[in-house]
Amino acid sequence: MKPFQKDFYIQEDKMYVATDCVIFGFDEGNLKLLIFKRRVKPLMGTWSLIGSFVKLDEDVKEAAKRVLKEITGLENVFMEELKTYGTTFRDPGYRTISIAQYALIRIGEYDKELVERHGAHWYDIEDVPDLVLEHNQMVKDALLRIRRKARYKPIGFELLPEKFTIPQLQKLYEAVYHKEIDSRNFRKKVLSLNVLVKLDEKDMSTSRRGAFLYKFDRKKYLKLQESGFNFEIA
Amino acid sequence: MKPFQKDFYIQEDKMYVATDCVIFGFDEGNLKLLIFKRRVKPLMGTWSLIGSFVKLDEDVKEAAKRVLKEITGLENVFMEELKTYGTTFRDPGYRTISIAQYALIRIGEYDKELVERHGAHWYDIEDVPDLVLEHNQMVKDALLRIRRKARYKPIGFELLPEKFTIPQLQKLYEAVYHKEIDSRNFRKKVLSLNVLVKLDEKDMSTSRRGAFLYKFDRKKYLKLQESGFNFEIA
DNA sequence: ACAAAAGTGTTTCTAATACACCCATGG
DNA sequence: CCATGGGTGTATTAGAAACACTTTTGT
Repeated sequence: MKPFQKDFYIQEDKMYVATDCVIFGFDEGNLKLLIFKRRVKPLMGTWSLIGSFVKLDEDVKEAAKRVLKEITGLENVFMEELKTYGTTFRDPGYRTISIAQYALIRIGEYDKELVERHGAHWYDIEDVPDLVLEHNQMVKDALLRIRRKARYKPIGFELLPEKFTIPQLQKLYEAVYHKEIDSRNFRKKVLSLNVLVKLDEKDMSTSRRGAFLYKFDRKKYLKLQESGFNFEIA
Repeated sequence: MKPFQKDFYIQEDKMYVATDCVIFGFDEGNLKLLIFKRRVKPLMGTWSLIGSFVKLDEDVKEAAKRVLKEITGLENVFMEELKTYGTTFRDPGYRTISIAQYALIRIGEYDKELVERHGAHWYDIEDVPDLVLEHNQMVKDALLRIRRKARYKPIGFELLPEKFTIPQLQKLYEAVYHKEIDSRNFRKKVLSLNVLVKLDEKDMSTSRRGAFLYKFDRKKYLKLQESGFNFEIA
């Protein structure tokens, strides 16, 4: 394949561009990270984020989504660029610039069989082992990013199932910010934003009484944004 | 030069990595952008951000600082990665991923002669012409970024001279957020943060009475950060 | 003496925080 | 009937926003 007729920049240096993905999940009150064993030389076999080289005729995000689907079976996942990591000799294999992404997935929905087959594992975020290159830094940076971002964008909902309870949502925020939140104030604030729809169903799995399920209403949220209102939780 | 002994990834695709810099300045109450005429084919001669290809043995930020110095004479400038722009066929010259940066410079300090010699110009931010590739998008994104960032980091001071007055600072925030701010509330808030040092000097250039000059105290700011306090202006 | 920008205080209102009890249910 | 997590209301406090006049000084 020859996507470009002519190379206008032939006197400049070419290098590899890769993308690595910090994949977050949320389960049983804990933030989790999906990592796997590196499949290419050098450093083959060490723990690593999921990543890939970017092909000449492929967008960076496309590449990231490709590997994410390959390993989890998931498509249409929330994913956003974090930043690039590409100091000169970071990668002993050759000059490679990695564009890190972070993704938020609903941990109940991924393809377990696929994940296992690729040697991938979910790790508690507090508990991540040493990763290849500066992937630990990427994780750290990604966590800071979602902490900041979750204050003004409703990204938390990307980690929960479609239907969730208020206590679940609270546990998520508690895990992200690593601190306890007063449940009365939390509920008050979340509901006052008016972006949740209460359903007639209850989740009976965590208490005898059951907790009402809610859905995030994207349309209401967009209206809220338009009106200049400031979305802010926790 | 041959910075790498061996290329482990030879079966993958190599491409160009560039960096473009959204350079902001602040003058006479207006946010300004430094742009210049593109010096390489294709699209030579069209308005463009200042940028460069990244060399094999050069960090991305290094490359950005190199061109910034080349054109403005400035070093030690505030610069931060914005995000990457690298869709497949965005650059007709060849597949190129650009890592956009934004820089904040003190507009009084750059080397005017150098800037002119490179055909660079300061444009009012409201008034930027059509730029090459998706550089207009980069400018837009950078502006959004500094708007968000200025709420919790003291980046505004990077755009002002070492010594500045409160009214000047206010005008800067007014330009960034494009709205008027009540001067009493602004002054109260800024001073309550306790990161400014009042000097014994006055700036007499804008009024008969003169306005006291202040300096931003980075040490006080760091202490503020440590104490978990939330820096927030405007 | 006046024009023009710098500087100063108080009141009002809104939103964050702190805090304790009742509810519903399955076992 | 009781243990467990779900759900509700109020008082206090802190900070944001609104608002108008006095000061200084070169001309």
